[in-house]
Amino acid sequence: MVDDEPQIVRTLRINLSARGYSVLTAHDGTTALEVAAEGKPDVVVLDLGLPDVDGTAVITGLRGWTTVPIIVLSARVDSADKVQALDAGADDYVTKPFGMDELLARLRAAVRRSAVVEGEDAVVETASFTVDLAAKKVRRDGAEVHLTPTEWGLLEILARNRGRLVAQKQLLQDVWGPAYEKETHYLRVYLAQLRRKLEPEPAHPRHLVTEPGMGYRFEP
Amino acid sequence: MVDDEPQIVRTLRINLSARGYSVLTAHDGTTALEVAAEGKPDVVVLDLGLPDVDGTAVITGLRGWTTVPIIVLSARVDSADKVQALDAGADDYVTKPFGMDELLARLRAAVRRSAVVEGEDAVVETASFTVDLAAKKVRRDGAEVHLTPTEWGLLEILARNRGRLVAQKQLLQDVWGPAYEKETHYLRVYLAQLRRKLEPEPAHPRHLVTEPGMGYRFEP
DNA sequence: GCTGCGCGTCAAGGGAACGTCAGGAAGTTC
DNA sequence: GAACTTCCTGACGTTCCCTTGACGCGCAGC
Repeated sequence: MVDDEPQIVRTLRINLSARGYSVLTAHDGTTALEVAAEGKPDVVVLDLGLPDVDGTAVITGLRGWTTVPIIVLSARVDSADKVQALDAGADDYVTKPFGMDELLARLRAAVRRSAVVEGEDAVVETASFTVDLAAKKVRRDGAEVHLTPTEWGLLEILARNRGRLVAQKQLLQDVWGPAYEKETHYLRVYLAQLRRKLEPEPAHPRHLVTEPGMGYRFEP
Repeated sequence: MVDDEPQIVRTLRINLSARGYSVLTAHDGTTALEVAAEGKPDVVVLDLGLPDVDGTAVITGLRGWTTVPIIVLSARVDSADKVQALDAGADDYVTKPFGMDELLARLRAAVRRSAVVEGEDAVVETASFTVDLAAKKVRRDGAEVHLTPTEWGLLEILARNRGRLVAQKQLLQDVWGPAYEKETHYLRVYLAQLRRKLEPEPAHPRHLVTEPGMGYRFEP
């Protein structure tokens, strides 16, 4: 929730919290980008009139690394503003003043849409183990396998991109953060641990495959 | 495009056609569902005020079998209508009268969103092998072919420019870097390797074609 | 015919990337 | 504060890939 007017932030926070959303707030564009990168929100509500940077710049900044739904709030009724924001990558545009129930409906629509994308096959199965993305659990031969947070983070990204090659850089950025994109040694250590826990023959991995020089691939 | 007012349908048809969209129209809810089932549109623009059935019923009917983006048009400004339509499964709600450029921007936003979901099968096929650009995978006779990073880099550029001639200089710059634009020997070595892995008769390439003195061409 | 040029093919060496093991630091739990 | 977990780091052996050179072929120009 990004807005520079405290009372709007407050009203929205109350309404959204009451409905079970957990809300992160920012009052300008710079902190908005930081908070978003930190908190990985499921949906962004963004006021265009921010004190520091232009609202569309925030949209562009977000779109650089995420496809999270962005709902723009704005007092400007000029359609050129709408076009600009939508083409920058916003998903929806609501003009102030707005009804709370309308905003909530648009929020539900935005979340529902992205849930379709993510919610496909929350359970990934292989010949020797299963990964339950929603429950964050891994089973092998019926028994549950315990993974550390880092191990799970790695496995989750690979499982969500099953079949596709995931670049080392992306794995490092998503699990450890942007500053660690060169620490490929971490990947080797943790991939070895995952293989030891999950693969029938850790020395000859069938599901957690290395593509030398490029990255790793999860083969179901 | 579903609307019972002929002039709106006409205006939209002209505007959309001029921008390269192909437009299917219906003037009531029943035919709308038929036309949609028949024509499998990429996005639906739906007026709520239809002569036969309620607009939300059309949304529900569509949502039974498709996740196609639905943009609702309506003269009703009452926010209860918006909430109802959005919760029924609509993706966006535009109030009449609306600016054409705004609607077009919302259309682009809707199409862009769904393109992200579908766009995961960027696959280039030839008679003897297939290249999956997104997964970075190459298959030949059903079996997966392993490529090294350099081989893949080369093939990717050629596949993305399939049918077009790609200059040696461009290949060398894109794969090896600007300093290597004279190392044409690299190209010969790696093209030979790709042909050996992918072509039925490596000595007589059909898909990875040399244009002597100029460059190479990927022929699907 | 001979020579130079561009292209294709093959193989080998060196270096980069990878897998593995183990130990220590930091934080958690009881 | 002891036991435990988790993460990071270093060392070493192995695997894989890029580069490079040598050679053959076809073609055009001298």
